[in-house]
Amino acid sequence: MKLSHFFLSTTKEAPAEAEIVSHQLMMRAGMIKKLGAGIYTWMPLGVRVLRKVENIVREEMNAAGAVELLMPVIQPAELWQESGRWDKMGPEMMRIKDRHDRDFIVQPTSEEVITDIARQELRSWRQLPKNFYHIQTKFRDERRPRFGVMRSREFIMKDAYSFDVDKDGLMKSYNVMYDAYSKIFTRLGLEFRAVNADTGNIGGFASHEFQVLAESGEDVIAYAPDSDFAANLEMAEGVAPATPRAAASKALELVHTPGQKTCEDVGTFLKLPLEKQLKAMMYVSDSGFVLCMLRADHMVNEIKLGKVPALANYRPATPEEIEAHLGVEPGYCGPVPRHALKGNAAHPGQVIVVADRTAAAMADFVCGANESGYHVMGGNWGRDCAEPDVVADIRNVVDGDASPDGKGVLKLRRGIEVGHVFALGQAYSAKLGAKFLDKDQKEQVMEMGCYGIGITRVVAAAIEQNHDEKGIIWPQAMAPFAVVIAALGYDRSADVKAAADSLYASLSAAGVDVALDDRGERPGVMFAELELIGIPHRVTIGDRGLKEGMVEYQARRDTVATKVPLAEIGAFVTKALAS
RNA sequence: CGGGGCGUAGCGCAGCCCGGUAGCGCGCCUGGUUUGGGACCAGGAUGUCGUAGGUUCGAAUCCUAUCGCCCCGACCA
Repeated sequence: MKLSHFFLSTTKEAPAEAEIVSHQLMMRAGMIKKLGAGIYTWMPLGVRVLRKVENIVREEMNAAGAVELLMPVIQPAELWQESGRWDKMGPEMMRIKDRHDRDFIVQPTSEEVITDIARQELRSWRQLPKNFYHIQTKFRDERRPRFGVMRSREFIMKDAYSFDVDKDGLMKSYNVMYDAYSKIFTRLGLEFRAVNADTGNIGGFASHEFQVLAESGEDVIAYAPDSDFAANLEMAEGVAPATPRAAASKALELVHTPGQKTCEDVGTFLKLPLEKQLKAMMYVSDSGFVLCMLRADHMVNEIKLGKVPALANYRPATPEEIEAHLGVEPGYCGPVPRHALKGNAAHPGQVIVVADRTAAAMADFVCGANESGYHVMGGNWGRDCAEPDVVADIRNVVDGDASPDGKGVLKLRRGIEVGHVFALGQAYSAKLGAKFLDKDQKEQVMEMGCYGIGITRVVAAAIEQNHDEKGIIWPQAMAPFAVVIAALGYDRSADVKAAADSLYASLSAAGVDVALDDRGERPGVMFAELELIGIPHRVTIGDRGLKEGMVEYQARRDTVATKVPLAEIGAFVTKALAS
């Protein structure tokens, strides 16, 4: 591609609305243009990157035995009513009407349509397993689109759907997709982790998210550098401390802490670290009033809470409920009953005490005294209050926690979810009646899996992970051009033109994805633009070097250029591309 | 959908408080000089000040409504 025939439009400044670096750089590089909130035009430069990603995804999906088709963006409401999602989906799903006033949706995903195809086309066990996929535009009317194409309303997704005769088959299909995803993100040159994810409310029984590691990511993942353990924050188990609870060594003591309502306040006031304090969280669940105790520096995890039987259908307690059950305002709550201190009555109402594993292993702790303006010091489970009714993992893991697999400690990093594999089971196939006849001529419901990759998001995630102060640094596999020839003075030097044209012709003939910058721009402008748009390999040809028969090669990450004889540059570039 | 903020030239912004002929930088156009790190000189074009009402002799500026966009907030590729 000659850049004089291409279309580049870069800017020095990013629009004020672009918050994160990938959005800023994509706007500055002229890859995308905003048309509305969460709606973007992909400009020529951006489309080249998009196609590179798509092609790699397509190749690996095909290699994994999936079959490509293309389902419509606009889908009739009936199918979605049949699956129940017409009512379930809420305003995130875009609904439209045609001229006959019939209801349609703009697809946010395609389980319904593919299951409809499966129930019509797949009638026999002999046709299974099957995996269909497409790469298609999606629309999700996000509550808050942001970060450019990272979280846009319209986006491009590769979604695949597998159909199997039984759960064993499904897990085989699932693992094939898991492996294919690993290959895809490896080929794309991204640093990523496959993390165990919550299967949530859809039902399913296995789920992994593929997270590109980047500081700006919206997800937090926990992983063990010493093993292959990696999980979403809500799935990473907070294991019990390795050492058992220490014996009580201090007497229970009531301390006056007027106005010290937060753990931070109390810690400062008593000159004690947060690790010595218990904090209380009050909830009301189907079981009644629940007092949850955590070490003060830990954060409660709401998804884990919901999995504790005593907290079924929980909600935060109101100040009135707290007063009624503990006889004290929030800020001074704890598990130690008042009678242990002052001979008062025990908790007036039934209270279930749920302690986090770490909290349950603490001794000589500080906590609220259930008396306004007072805390206790030297509190001990079993001695000053009952042992917790329930000990459970209810907190977010933190950096340095022991890994649940027993191998080393956890580290936390932020990630961008670019892919998700999900063993669905029969959730859709049962509802829509996707059945087949098995070997014994019995009708069976198919086992489904679904597998998504956010193609447009991958592009943004790659930039988040690969950039510097000058601009984007594309992994070679997804660069808009693999190599660019920067011809200095192409418009006025016959020597430069001849050398550049010749190299361009030979690289093109060799199948290299090469761009020739023949625009005759001033060198400063040219270099700045080529670095901004992130071409990974650059050959600079100028009169100065040609006099000595030399040109220069510089990889995007190199700090200095390498002089290469003109006669050898073709081979040099080919070698650089291969390494 | 709650809370906060912003709409002025293609982009980044000033002007608004205190009504009185709409400005700056980048970009764009013309000519010239330049040409290995976003050039310089000279000249030039570009706005119904988001939209609709209202107040006023007069509104970018004050008032009302409305639309759009951005940021913070309970899991989405």
